[in-house]
Amino acid sequence: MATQISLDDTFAALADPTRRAILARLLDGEASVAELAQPFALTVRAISKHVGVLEQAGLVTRSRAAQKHLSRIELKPLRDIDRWLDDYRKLWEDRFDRMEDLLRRGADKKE
Amino acid sequence: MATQISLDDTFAALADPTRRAILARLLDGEASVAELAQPFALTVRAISKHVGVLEQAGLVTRSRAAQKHLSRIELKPLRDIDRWLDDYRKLWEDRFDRMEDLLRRGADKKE
DNA sequence: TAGTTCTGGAACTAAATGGTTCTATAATGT
DNA sequence: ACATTATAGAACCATTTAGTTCCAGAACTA
Repeated sequence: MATQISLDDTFAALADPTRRAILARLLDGEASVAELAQPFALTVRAISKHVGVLEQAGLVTRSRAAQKHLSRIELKPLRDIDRWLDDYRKLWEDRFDRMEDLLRRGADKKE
Repeated sequence: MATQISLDDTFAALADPTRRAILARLLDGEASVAELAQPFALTVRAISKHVGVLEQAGLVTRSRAAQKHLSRIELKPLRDIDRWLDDYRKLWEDRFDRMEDLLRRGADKKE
């Protein structure tokens, strides 16, 4: 029954670059907190808290295999955001907007 | 030149239900702060601040026509989120995941 | 049994957030 | 010139957030 996650929580969880990086890392498969912490200049505890936030937002589930609690990415909240975007997507899929998009892609090569 | 908006700011701006409601409202066209404030049990000033946050996140631009500063929705940051989702979308577009999706849609009739 | 590893709880801090009220300013209507 | 309307700035407050450090417990390893 998944306790119904709010868009509020999902968006808030994604508003942090560390958490987005963790999520990206989890695309490569499950990982322990220690493993997730490795690339960052942060305490393991800090990462543990970030994973906690992701878990609260339903973006991650954990299975404790021995003392290594493995984190796994969950897609449902992301699909919810995708669906939320639908109303706006309609607008930018207009022919007119598409031209603007092409122009901007050209101009935004940086980043 | 639009000062390059970060995903951080965009996600943070969208993490508030009031701000998402304002954005949805702006799908129907431009509006003044006073107009935007009307549906909410909040001070006009509070709404003004919310619009400020949306503006900072590049989701809204304003044109001051007389004393009515009209807010207008901007789609670019939303398209950026859409593109950010691409990596994850790949996963849930797998045949296997699609089955799970159908099951969940059935189970999530509530909300 | 004793030591090591992995993680979460508790307590703390600094900064950001969402809200308020009150005031100032700028443009419009009379 | 004066009152009205629409908005932003400033100051303030309570709550949340992201981080730290230190400690405790659970599970392997020897």
